[in-house]
Amino acid sequence: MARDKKMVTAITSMEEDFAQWYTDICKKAELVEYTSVKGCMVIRPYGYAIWENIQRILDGMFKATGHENVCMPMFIPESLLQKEKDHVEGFAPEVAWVTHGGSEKLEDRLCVRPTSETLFCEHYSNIVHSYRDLPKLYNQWVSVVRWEKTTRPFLRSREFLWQEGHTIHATAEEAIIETEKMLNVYADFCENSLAMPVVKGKKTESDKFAGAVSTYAIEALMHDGKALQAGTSHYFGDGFAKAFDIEYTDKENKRVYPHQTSWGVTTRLIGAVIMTHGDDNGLVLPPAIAPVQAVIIPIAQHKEGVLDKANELKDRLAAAGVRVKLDDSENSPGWKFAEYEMKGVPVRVEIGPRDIEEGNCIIASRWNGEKVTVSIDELEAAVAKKLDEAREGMFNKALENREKKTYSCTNMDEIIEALEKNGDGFVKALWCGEEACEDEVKEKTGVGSRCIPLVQEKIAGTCVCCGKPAQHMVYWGKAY
RNA sequence: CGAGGCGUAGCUCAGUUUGGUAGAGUGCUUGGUUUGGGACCAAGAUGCCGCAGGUUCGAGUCCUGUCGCCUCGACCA
Repeated sequence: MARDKKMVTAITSMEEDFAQWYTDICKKAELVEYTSVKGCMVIRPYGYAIWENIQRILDGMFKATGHENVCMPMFIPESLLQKEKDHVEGFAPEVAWVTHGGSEKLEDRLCVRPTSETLFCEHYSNIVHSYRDLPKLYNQWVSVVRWEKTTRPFLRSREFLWQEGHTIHATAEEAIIETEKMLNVYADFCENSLAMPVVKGKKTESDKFAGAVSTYAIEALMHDGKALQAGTSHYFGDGFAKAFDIEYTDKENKRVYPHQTSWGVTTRLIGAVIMTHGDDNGLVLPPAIAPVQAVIIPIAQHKEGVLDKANELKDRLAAAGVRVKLDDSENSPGWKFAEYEMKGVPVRVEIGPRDIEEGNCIIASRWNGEKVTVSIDELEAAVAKKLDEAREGMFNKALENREKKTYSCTNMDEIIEALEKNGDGFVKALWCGEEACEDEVKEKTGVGSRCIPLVQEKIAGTCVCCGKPAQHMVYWGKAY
């Protein structure tokens, strides 16, 4: 039975103010707390548990594709950062510097890593000598610092947690395969574990990572119609190798440059989950990353046998591999319902005297609000079924929202009209490949190029802006 | 970094116009009654009024500066 009444007044509604709604969820679901340093937030236990689940699943996927974890230092000497021209130009505006060690001024000041390409390159130049040393498939889970001007929890903070994969290969072909493989790993993770549909694509020249030959990204559409880059994978060619003097001897005894990649996802994924699945009652978590997958709420818990039965249900679900919590606090059942809805717990199990007498319990699903009565005997199977349904239902709901907000357009007026009429969303339109047109589209319609999707569609034959023959179909949108 | 808004109890906010004993709701603590959608009664604790200067007999209130947060732009994972 779907609820038609809004039970929680504690957060701002999505329609009223989406940005405020987002901030409210971050605070009220106890994901983050602000600190005295702008853009640096405390990720609280509940928020961090989500990140740990993301980490665990992704790390397994990285290991399964042959990667090893390493850990680089957090400081980069300025002289090292300077070695690759595009790279330093891209990141210089947003790096934080360490200028003093104790009371002494540093000769070569140290940048707090905004990303670690340069450190990996320096390291590779020391350990890669022969084709037998290749490939190196490395990853690290660390935090990085980028001195952003505008900050928001998870979406853009000055320090954020991420993983950065850095690989080095004998050939360009091998590196390109790696770049695409990791993009697919990210897309699979988002769709299967986060229940979040993504568009896989390539960034335009102007939108590439600083120093990359090509940048791939997965783009997701949030509930308010704005696009969010959820992950990136870069192919570097041999540019970094040349800048950092990484050479190896190949089978023909020739000195050649290896080819590199890097790829990353961040705690921004948590922001993506909030804005993809959340509703006016709070967070809605996909079961795979939910710290608590099922919460048991005893009703009239002071009555004989209720808590014993609730504990029994908890033990059975835990034994079945469900992350389960029993809330036997003194709060009223209604308070608990609202609390765990705010926190996005996928499944709620209600157990009270009436149920015990009948041999039943009630299972409520967070994502669609449905309540069903099931026999206690079938508890494990019923909960497992509801968790499966949640992933699938959430994915389909998000996909439906994205399709509803995706507009195919053949000229500028159509773009403006579609956005005005239907609100923000993805615009699919053809592009000639000229940066001038890319800029003009953004200036005139407000949407920038998000990516050139790997799966191309024939919409028209000419550029949406200049009318010349088109090269690519592009997804455009307003970005977070 | 530009434009606007806001900083007072854990939270949401009133009080600032016109300077004169620091307020409400909610939450918290204790006791009791309740318990199938944010329960009720009673008693209690809680404040460098963002920070630093200044004006004044006296500043939450006026002046200057500064820091932070939110919104909208530009830049970005």
